[in-house]
Amino acid sequence: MFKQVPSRPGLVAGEHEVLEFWESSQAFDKLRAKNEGKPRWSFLDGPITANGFMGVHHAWGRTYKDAFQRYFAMAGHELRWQQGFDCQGLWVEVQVERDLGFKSKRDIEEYGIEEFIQRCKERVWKYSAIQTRQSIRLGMWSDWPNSYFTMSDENNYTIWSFLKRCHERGLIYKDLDAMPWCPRCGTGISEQERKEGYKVVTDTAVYVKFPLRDWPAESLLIWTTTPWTLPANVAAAVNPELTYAKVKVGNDLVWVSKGSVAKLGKDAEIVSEVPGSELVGRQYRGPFDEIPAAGKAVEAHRVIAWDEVADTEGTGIVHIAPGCGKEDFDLGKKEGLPIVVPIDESGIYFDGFGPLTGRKASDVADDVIAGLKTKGVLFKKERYQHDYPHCWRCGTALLFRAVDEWYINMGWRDEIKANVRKARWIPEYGEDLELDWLGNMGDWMISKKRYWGLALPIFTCDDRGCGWFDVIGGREELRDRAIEGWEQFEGDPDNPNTPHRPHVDRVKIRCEKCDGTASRILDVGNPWLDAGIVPYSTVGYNTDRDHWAEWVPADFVTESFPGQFRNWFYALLTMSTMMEDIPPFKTLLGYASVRDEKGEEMHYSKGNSIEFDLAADKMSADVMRWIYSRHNPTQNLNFGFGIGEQVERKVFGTLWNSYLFFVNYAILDGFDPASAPAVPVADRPEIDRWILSDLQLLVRSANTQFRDYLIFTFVRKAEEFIDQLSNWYIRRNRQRFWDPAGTNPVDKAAAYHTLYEVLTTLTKLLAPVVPFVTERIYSNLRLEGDPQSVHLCDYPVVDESLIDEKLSYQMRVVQQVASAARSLREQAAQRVRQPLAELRVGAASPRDREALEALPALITEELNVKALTVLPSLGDLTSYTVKPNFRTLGAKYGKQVQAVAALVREAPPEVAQQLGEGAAVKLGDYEVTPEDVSVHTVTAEGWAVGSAGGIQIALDTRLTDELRKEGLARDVVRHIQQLRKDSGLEISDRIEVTYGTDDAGLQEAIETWADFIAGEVQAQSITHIAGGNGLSHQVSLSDSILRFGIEKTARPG
RNA sequence: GGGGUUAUAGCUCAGCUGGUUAGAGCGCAGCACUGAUAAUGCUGAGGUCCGUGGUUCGACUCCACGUAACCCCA
Repeated sequence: MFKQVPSRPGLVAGEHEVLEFWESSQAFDKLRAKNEGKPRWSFLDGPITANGFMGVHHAWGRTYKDAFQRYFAMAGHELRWQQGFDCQGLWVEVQVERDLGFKSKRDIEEYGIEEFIQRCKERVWKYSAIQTRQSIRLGMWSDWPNSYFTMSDENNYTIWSFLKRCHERGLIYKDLDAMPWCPRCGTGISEQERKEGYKVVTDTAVYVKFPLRDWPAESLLIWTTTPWTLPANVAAAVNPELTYAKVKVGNDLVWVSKGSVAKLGKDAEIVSEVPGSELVGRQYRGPFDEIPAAGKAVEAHRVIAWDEVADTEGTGIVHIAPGCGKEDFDLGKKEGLPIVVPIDESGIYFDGFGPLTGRKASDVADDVIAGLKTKGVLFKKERYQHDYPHCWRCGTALLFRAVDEWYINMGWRDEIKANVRKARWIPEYGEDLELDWLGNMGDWMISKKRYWGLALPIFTCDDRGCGWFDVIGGREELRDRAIEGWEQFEGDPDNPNTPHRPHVDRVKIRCEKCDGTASRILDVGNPWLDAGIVPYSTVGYNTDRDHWAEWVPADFVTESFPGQFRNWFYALLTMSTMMEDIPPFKTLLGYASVRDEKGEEMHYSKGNSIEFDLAADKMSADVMRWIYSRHNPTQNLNFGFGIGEQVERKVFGTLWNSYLFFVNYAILDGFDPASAPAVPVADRPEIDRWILSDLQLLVRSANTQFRDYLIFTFVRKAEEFIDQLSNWYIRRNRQRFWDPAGTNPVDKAAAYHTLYEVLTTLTKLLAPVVPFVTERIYSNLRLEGDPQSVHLCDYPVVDESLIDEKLSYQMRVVQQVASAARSLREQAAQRVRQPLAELRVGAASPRDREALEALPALITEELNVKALTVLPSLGDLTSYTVKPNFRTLGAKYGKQVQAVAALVREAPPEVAQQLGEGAAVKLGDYEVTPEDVSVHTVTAEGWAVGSAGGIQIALDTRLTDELRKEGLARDVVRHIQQLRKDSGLEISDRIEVTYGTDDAGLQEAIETWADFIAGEVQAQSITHIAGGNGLSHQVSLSDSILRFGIEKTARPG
């Protein structure tokens, strides 16, 4: 019938077996076939960046993705089962450059863009394959051969159509942007990269005079550490809140902030003071106004207000060159200043910069300073040490440059916001975060001067003066409008080139303004465009609109919160709003970050990150999945092997042992669920109906929470259930399964059926969360005719008729009393093996009395007491004090509750006695029932007295001779059992026992209880040998010594 | 400066729609139970539930203000 089960779960090895089983049985394909044509449930996968191995943080989201997909599949839905890979972008380029040992864009150009793109594609293929293998290892089911790649033609062309729609609404434009720039690599540096490359360096800082136009004797004094930017100066900024001083130093009259005066030397003398706001608007002459490139800047030179200007560094007057700094650029934009861009990609001055033209910006500092001196505007110079950003790759000092970039005007953000509000965000504050981002963000910069990415379909007239540009919406349009280069782009028509650089760059179209030739801008696209289009590109928007409409908006997406509000979520919402003005998803579940076990961020450099493969091989995928699933997604998750061991022990060990117990005894007993006599649930004992009722509550919770997309409460309830199953249901029912004499076959069948039902249902309930271990348990428990895999079963649906809230309540009461009584034993120093005469319970509430009377055996057996007496009160054993129960009183009396409560507290002893014994009383004008109070007790002689949840319990601690003997007999049993176990005997082995002792009392106890002992330890004989010399084992029992030994006998025929 | 999240035991976290006696796990100390269990149970120590005010008969829970930490934007 059932196969023998190893005593330890061996999770990792078991998972590999299950993977082979899924493969060989084609279980996934069968699941798809089973659900074809059923109601659709649409999941949209956020693409994983195919640029490395998976980390354990990826496994969190992928656990959710898989668990929800599996749930909805088991619950009878058709799914798309498609996962995706994010392929294009600088992150891939950087790795490929590293592999090839490249240091700059020039290295790439020399290597050849076509080859370089090919290397990027190969890297994506390599890592998407690795990530697929790793995802399968995690237990993910998906249509892997049909995974989507954002570098696909379809994806890229669908983005083109999005961009064209933007352009048709006039939203695409070009503008300058200032960014940190590495002149050696010839590339812009992102903010993130910039943070990595700071170095302390010493530069020459200069104080430069900017003579005021209307007061030529006076100058603004500015200070800068980058003299090379002075030829690009446009304005000077002061803080309108600060006080500025006109200072006489030698022959000079200069303006500085009051806090800077000390820097000008000892003979500096303040002539007058004005607030910074009064300087705003004054015009000045710049130090390089004579060069042609200064152009419009000359007329624009004036003082502007900027509240970021500080008194502590420099002179409190800041030289502003919008072409050479990020802040300067933004400020210039705000003030409408002209922009002077002095240097090219390699940091070399453009034409129009006089003697500087053609020279490297990094080399000219001394010459610029010399020039200033000649012109008489150099006030002083000094060496200055500061933290300055350098290229993180090659270490070159960064410059700032204004470059042409392409943007989408986001003035239509309110349309996107409306779609944000149509979706459900979990947690709810996600909606506010997204709306906040949409409200604050600037226009979307979509261009990047790189190679591996979306070829932006923007074509500009080759005649720079013309200014015409257009956006191409797809491959066909490009073919139709191409005037040259189409053939080179297409390449082999049977195996055409992908729309990437460099091939696509060869296509030219006609300028519709000047009839000239227009070329594609060489920029590639922002990678979030790639990921944002997937609800359109992967679901056949361009090829089968009806199919698309069946799957979009997706029912569900889930990704990590940090960052995605301005990345994937933003791109999805923006693009979907532009395409069809719909939200791309109905529900979004966001989750926080994975931390290490101590709560610190994981970093490779810190050595505390954990690779996915290692975690899977060490703690098993199921344990990982459980850790993720039981966690509140809004909280950061502390992940590590210690937590894994805990979960493995507590959850998987306990579940496995329950399963092991069932199988062991079912094999021993020959129990077959299919042929064993059926026992209607109504005819089964309370404890069976209780566990079945709790099981149904768990079924209800599972379905509710999976459909609500928040499963951690369900998973925690499952933990609780597993604990109750093992440590209460099975523990309290062991003897029902072990009944070799066959005294009560119906009761035994009821127990087996119940445990079987619980295990099979629980297995299905947990299958979406932990697909491996459930598959193993199921495969052994399944019957002829059951589906081959647990994942092909229907998800359990709650059977409300089996839910018995009253029974649940009763069991809670029993467990509470049992727990409190164990505590009394502890206080009375009476170990459980020692039987006691009586447990007396005083429960004022009829409900509680009923509970205890319904389930007395659970208490007497669990606590090893001969009798349980249930009374309304403990009578003489106790005196009462009563306390108000606000929950019931508050409901009954509302505002008067405090008055009633006071009366309860002050109730005289006889009234407390009445309440304690279960009678309702009248206090003042108020009726008070026993339910309205909690009763507390005081102890009595010979009894240990305590309480649990308003129930009084008293344990008779007086030992009689009989009880002592029985206790000793139990001790003997325990020791023999331990020896059996240590000797490696099977449960069913028979033994012969010999013993000896000098203690007449002990011998008498053993003789009195010989039958009992023999039955418990499977002994065929118990023989006394006087003194017991020569017996192998010796233990001390109470005050005497017991020697004993056992011998295995031949198995009975 | 704007927005968001969090604040509960030594650590990590639960705590549903308000009920006066706030829980779990880990860790520490002691004890018990065990022929499914490398499991488990009991006991002990450990809390002004961040602060202040308000609503309420009653606030860890709801509201307002504040403090601190983290995140996003500027």
